Amino acid sequence: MPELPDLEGFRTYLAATSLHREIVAADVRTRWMLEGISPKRLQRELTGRSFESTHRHGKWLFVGTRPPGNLALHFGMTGHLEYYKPNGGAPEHTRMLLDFDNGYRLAYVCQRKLGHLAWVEDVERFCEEKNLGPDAMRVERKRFVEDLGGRRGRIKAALMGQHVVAGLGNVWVDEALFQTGIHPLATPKQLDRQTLERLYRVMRRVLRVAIREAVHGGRYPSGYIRGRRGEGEPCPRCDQPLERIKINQRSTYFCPQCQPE
DNA sequence: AGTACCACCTGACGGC
DNA sequence: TGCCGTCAGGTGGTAC
Repeated sequence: MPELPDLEGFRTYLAATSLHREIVAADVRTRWMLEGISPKRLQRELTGRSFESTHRHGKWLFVGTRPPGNLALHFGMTGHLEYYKPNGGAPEHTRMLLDFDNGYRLAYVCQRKLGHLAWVEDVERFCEEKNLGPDAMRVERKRFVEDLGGRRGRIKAALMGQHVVAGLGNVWVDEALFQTGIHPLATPKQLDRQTLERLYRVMRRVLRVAIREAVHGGRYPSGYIRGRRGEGEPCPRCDQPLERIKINQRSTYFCPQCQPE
């Protein structure tokens, strides 16, 4: 379930493996995961170029090229990258395959075709058109508190949408709310400024921890509910059974004791 | 400006 | 064995 931390993992992975090498062949094997470009044209754009830089905004990864351009990758729910020395076929569910001039390959794998690929000239404009808010790790506290405070719906729905901040998904919204002690059905209006500021700090701390895990491997702190997504699992803080409800059709786990309404 | 519901897609799992 | 419903969950469209 790629959310912001996983994307940060993909970004560093690509940066560590695939920069400054000419792309000698591009094989785009899907048509309708592409946004505004045909497979043929994307292949033509990529072939002969090299990746030079990486940038992440929310759950989008942008790879800057020479000559200038950007490959934009979204990973849906099941996407990832695989860099490898070919000795036969490509990984199962490979949707795009790039051959570099050193004999290595980069595969964009996406089992459920919920990801997207695009060719982007202007990254900032692309994010604006998608209505993406500031990245959750770069948003300023003031803006976060004000934008979130102005929402009328449930706080979980507001954080799940990518408009207030971009990058949070189902799992890390639940974690941030749990660690802050906020009930997922609460409305931002019910929360005072201090609580929203606390949520801001906790969200960033949680994401930092998750990024460390996604990039370097490691474990989540034992106090996290991340690994306990199951109804009735004990709360890591108070041992009460966790509850599951649906918010915007999404399974939401929380502790009724630690996150009172 | 919200929410509900549906769709995209694939695979795992439980019930019968 | 196999058929069926449900779930996983990011995103976008439509109807209310």
